[in-house]
Amino acid sequence: METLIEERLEGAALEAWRSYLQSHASIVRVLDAELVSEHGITSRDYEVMLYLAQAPERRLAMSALAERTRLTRSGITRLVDGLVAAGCVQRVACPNDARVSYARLTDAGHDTLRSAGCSHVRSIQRLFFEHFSPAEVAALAELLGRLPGAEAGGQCTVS
Amino acid sequence: METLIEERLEGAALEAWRSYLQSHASIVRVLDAELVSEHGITSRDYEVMLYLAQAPERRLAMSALAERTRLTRSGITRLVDGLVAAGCVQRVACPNDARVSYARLTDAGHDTLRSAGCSHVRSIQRLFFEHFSPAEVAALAELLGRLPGAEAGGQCTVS
DNA sequence: ACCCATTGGTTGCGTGCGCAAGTATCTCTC
DNA sequence: GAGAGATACTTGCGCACGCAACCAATGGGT
Repeated sequence: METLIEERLEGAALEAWRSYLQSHASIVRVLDAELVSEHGITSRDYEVMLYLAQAPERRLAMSALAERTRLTRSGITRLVDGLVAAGCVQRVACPNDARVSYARLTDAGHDTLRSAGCSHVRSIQRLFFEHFSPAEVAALAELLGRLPGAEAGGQCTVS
Repeated sequence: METLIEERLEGAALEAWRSYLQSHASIVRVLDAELVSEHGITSRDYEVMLYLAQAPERRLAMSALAERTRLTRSGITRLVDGLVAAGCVQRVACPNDARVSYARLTDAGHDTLRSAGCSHVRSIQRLFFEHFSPAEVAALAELLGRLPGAEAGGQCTVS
């Protein structure tokens, strides 16, 4: 034994990787707890509604949502089910292709998003951005942007 | 609507945050799939066994594991249950305090860890480190280390 | 016109894990 | 030395989500 495999990762590297994993777990847990207790939505719900709010006509196909959120198709099917039940989203059939169904943000959903967003953004500031200068944020954006899954567009292949 | 709340996050900031979230989701999913298919363990299993391997006498109290992994106590109880069933870990009572029970890495567990570690570390290199120079890794370690939950020790409590 | 490969979406099933409650043990105080 | 409260762990329950299987629609090739 002696040489445990992790020793191939030098000190700084291991620290970077560990901080990456652990900070993510901690921050996401706190954000989620806050959203749930204060607005009754999960951070996934919030994320989906935000993507919808930014999309043209406030609607996106299910697959497009899956790509952006990194959930599977079945995952967003059920997530959107919940948002529909809550009245935040409605499903709209696509006239050109009967296979696709859009999720469209309702006005009620948009209101929910705005009211939740205020405290949510403040929490993200407190948990994440507050620890960095503007220049450091820019550096982080550049570095993290190189990682797989972080491609700027997020949409891709809308064909 | 006009000013959607997210617009308070400037461009670079939003990019940093989005890349942080999305890269994590993508990388973890890939790592997990590889570990499961090639070695039959999850990345959580791996993480726990690694902490045990690095601990004195290859054992840690359940609570200590919970802190390091950012799982709840009930989470590691069941995770360790699985590792015990797989023969990778055994529970050891603490002689000084009958409340605590240690999880101790068995020789079999250590073997599993080593064989999985080889390909796992390579995957982490490929998915994470390969995208950065050594100096950039050091910078990342420093920046990410400031985030809540990333304290070197492993204990935190973001509350 | 038909077949077949591809794509979009939903459903069945299993699992991981958090929360809250329960149990056992320790420690402090009177 | 008898509670009262803290601490370590486990258990009951429920939900979120991935995987695989499935159906429906589309589109290209012959």
